[in-house]
Amino acid sequence: MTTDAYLADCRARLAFDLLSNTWNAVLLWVLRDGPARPGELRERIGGISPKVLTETLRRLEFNGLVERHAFAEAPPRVEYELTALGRTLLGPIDAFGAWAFEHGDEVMAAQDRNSR
Amino acid sequence: MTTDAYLADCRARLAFDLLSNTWNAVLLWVLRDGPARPGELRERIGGISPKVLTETLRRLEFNGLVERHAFAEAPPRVEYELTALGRTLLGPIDAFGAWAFEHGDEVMAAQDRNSR
DNA sequence: CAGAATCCTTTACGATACTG
DNA sequence: CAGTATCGTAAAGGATTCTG
Repeated sequence: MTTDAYLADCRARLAFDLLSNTWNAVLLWVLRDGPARPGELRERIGGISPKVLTETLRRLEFNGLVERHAFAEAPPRVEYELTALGRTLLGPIDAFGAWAFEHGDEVMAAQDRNSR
Repeated sequence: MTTDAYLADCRARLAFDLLSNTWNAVLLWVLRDGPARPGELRERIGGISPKVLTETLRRLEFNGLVERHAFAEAPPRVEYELTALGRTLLGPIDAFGAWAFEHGDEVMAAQDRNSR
């Protein structure tokens, strides 16, 4: 597979787009252990506003990676869960996570070196 | 580019940040086959402006993923090359590319379904 | 509690022209 | 050819408030 062919394939562009924002991968990451409520997600992530959280979850839902479950209760309860398709993304995401665990300090060292 | 202690594992967050923009992953990808000149990169990618190309390469260099080699010639010649650290990122990127080939159509199907 | 509605700031990105 | 300088637009993200 040549570089050109890879880039020409719109599925590859699609894949890059899925990671090309701040929160998509993070959300998938924190949903890995099972369904969770928005408040819980906000707690786990920290620093994400309600608006952006909703936007991101809606985007993931639109792409078929996450499912939204609303329960008719009071107070309202909502849960988000990875779809089967979404779970298949955990593998590649783990690859990044493993890389970060192994090489993260090298990146930070480079940033440090280049800041002086 | 916040790598604060928001997430439990901040190195994972660092990895996500490295890919959370349009061109970082693409640039690393097109550099996988060896050193290349900016003009060549622009050709391979298509649709990236000179300004953004430079910005992205500088960012990758700052993070220690890419090295810049300038030759004292006329006309000027410059080559960019993955560092050893940068090459270690090709594995995870490949994992994601493979995922795209396997599941990309499912994502597009979901988008289609949710557009109606 | 979920999340919609506002308002605001930042920045990513693009187009173009210019310099060494 | 590499890279900078400007200008402009669009989108992302954040803070806050309000409502069912």
